[in-house]
Amino acid sequence: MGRGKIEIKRIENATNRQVTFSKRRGGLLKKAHELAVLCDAQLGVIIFSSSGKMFEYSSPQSSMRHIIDRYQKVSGTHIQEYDDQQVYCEMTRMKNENDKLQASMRHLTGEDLATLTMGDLHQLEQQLEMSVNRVRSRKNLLLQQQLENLRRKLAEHQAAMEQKVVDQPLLEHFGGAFYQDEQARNMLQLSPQLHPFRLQPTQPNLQDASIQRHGFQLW
Amino acid sequence: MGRGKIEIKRIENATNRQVTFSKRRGGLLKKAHELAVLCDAQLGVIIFSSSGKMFEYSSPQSSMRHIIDRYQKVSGTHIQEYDDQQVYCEMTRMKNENDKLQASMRHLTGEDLATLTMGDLHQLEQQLEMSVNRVRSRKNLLLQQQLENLRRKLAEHQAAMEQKVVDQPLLEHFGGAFYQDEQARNMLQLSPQLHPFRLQPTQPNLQDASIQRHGFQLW
DNA sequence: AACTATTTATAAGA
DNA sequence: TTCTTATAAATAGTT
Repeated sequence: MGRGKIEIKRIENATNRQVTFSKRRGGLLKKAHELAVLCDAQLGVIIFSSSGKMFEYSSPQSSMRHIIDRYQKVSGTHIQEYDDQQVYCEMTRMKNENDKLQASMRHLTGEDLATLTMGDLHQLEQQLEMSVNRVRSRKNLLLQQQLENLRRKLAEHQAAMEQKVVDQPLLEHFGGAFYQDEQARNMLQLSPQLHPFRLQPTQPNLQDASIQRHGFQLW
Repeated sequence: MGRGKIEIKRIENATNRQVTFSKRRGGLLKKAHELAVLCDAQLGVIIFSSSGKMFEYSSPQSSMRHIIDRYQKVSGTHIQEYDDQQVYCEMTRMKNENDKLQASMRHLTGEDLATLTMGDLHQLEQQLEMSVNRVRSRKNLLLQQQLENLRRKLAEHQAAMEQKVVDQPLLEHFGGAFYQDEQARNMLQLSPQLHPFRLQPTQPNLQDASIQRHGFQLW
């Protein structure tokens, strides 16, 4: 129910996921309330976001504790300590996965090559060459798009000049779009870009404390 | 959302109330599931109809017991809750870090460039070029070392031949070391290496289930 | 249970 | 984050 249909699977983009969580959490709690009131039902909803924040709803005239107690009576489950063993397993697994990712990353950044064999190095070189090629292709695509943009604007401008032979300043006609095309021109000359590069511009917390604590740094 | 708008208050007609309960219950549980999946949240829903029937939902990978238990720890009905909260925090932090690493990795392998700006691409290209250069340097170093090894062995051999003019088989004198130097010769001719490359030869389970589950794959 | 006219939720974009 | 808006989804009343 939005501008497009979405598949029900984990949203990979973290920002997007957070926004959707916020919206849908509100929707869910509202509907829970409506159900409770309209149908005189007793209900409780507990939500933990992936970042660990908790949200809850419990129907009027009943506390969450009430609902949980009733649940346990009906289902026969009694609260025990949740399985510490399981949690530690999961922790260990994640830590492991993390270590591996970081090691792979160091290889891709050429930081930790001492443990690799000649064969490993050979394949790594090929992978990196492929990556560079992909990046260059993407850059070219962007440049072409920006060029095309420029051409279209120029054509429009010329058409405008022919139609109304009016004394109108160029920049005013082009509006704000001109600046972007200036950028495109500069790109063509391969002037060194000074934008600070972040691997994930949409997730500005890449270099937060937790990562630095693990000694990981890309640049 | 229907033929007419309704006020959110108890539906007096019992039949009507039951029908609406049934419809909206389904809707609520569906939305609960979507929220859990889309946003990677942990959540539980408990519903008692006015006639006393119970319905429940709990997000994948977590039982209602876990959720209730966690709820009680957060809401402060337990004593040893503090440690467990910390554990959850740590888990969440790691999950996050993992997501970021995987995204960075996809950039370094050139798989997910659509979100990057021209400036990002430029810096990424430079990083990759630096990586390739490092890998090549390392390869060269290894080759030189192996060559040096070869030279030294040959010199030793000649010295041995001059000292004891004995009829001793060549291979026996060199022992197992010879095979290694054969490899070095092949390297010099840049024959294609067919060793299956692993980013972490010391941790052969790089591509284990836990990583594949996250949809991550390097090659 | 089905069917729809409407209302509501929300995805994407600003 | 908050607002807007086009669309998808839910559902109230009906058959």
